[in-house]
Amino acid sequence: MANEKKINYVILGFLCYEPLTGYEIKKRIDNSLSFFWGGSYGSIYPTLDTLVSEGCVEKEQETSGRGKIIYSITEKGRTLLKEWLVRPVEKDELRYETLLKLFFGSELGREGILVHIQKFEKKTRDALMLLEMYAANLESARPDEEHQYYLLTVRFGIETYKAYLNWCQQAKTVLQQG
Amino acid sequence: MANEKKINYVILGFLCYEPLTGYEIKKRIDNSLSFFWGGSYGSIYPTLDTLVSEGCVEKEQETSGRGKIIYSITEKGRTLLKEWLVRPVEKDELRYETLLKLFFGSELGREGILVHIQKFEKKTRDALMLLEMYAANLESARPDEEHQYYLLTVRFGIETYKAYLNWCQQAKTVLQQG
DNA sequence: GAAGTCATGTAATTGGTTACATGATTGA
DNA sequence: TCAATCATGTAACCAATTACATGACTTC
Repeated sequence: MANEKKINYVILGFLCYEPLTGYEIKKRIDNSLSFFWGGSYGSIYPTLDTLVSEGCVEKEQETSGRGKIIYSITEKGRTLLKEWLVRPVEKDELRYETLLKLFFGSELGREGILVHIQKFEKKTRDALMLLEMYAANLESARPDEEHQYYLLTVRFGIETYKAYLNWCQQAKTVLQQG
Repeated sequence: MANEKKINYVILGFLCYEPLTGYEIKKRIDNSLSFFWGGSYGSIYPTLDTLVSEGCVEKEQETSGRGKIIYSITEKGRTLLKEWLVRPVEKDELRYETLLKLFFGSELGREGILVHIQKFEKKTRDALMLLEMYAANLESARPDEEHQYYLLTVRFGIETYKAYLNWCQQAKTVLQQG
């Protein structure tokens, strides 16, 4: 109960803005949620089926072209989403293998740990650059409500990644001076 | 393959320092890893069995008292741990439901989002205070290698949580001024 | 003697990924 | 024509949690 599946709400959330295919939903997730949430076809398509059977989503197949299946949200779906949105957050979870390896660092030694930190630093730097691009784009676009919330999540990522980089510097100094 | 189970290594990691019971391993996880890793009895006990049958860990039952089962690491176990430690990190993952709700904030509205942010802020502040206590303790203790790595993970948490709090301020300002 | 912690475990469930299979459309 | 992308799905697998069951020891 405490760990209700969330992919439902991700789907409903995106369908709130516009009708989409399963494929497009996956892209939306990858593009705008990926640094704090995920979702695979193996969870998206079956969930779309369930949502249809529950009357939260409607499907319509294009007669022309590729015959894409386009899903749109119903009133019931919208209500379900809102009910979830007002409920308190159940879990915010960080699972960093880098930290796990670092924690047991005395078994690996300085050199090895430094390698992990350098990779982490690079990964973070790349991710930060991407988010900064997103932020710039969102800021230059005409500000509407949707974008405002999107931008806030992006800023969260930016602040967090900057803190990571800052920490990387500290950690490298500590490890190098012994 | 990409997603090998990690609880093995968590257990081996703690057993590297000293022999422990399953119950104690759980406590170690809760006390020192909880902000970036988890583990339940339902995964610890069965994994201990497998590790024993693979010869990575040895069990010994106390004859006196409660008859606790004390596990200790073998050479094979130590080797396995080291092999994992040198391998590159596979996944660092952040899953923040708070950000998910925020992202779909236009469906909930400012007020509701502010509630989530305030709760997030409080939770973060509490966690930060705890980590700062840990850091103070670790710093005042005689510095050895193990503690150095432990301290680095704690500092990571501290930097990160400070960034979160900083972001909370920004976000509240943005939302309140409209 | 009651509450709390120490201590070990199992069964059921589950949310989710990975890998595979298939094929249409588009653009170089 | 060939590669890339668009597009939909399924089957197998899996790590892990939750909830439950049991009972001994300690401390007030």
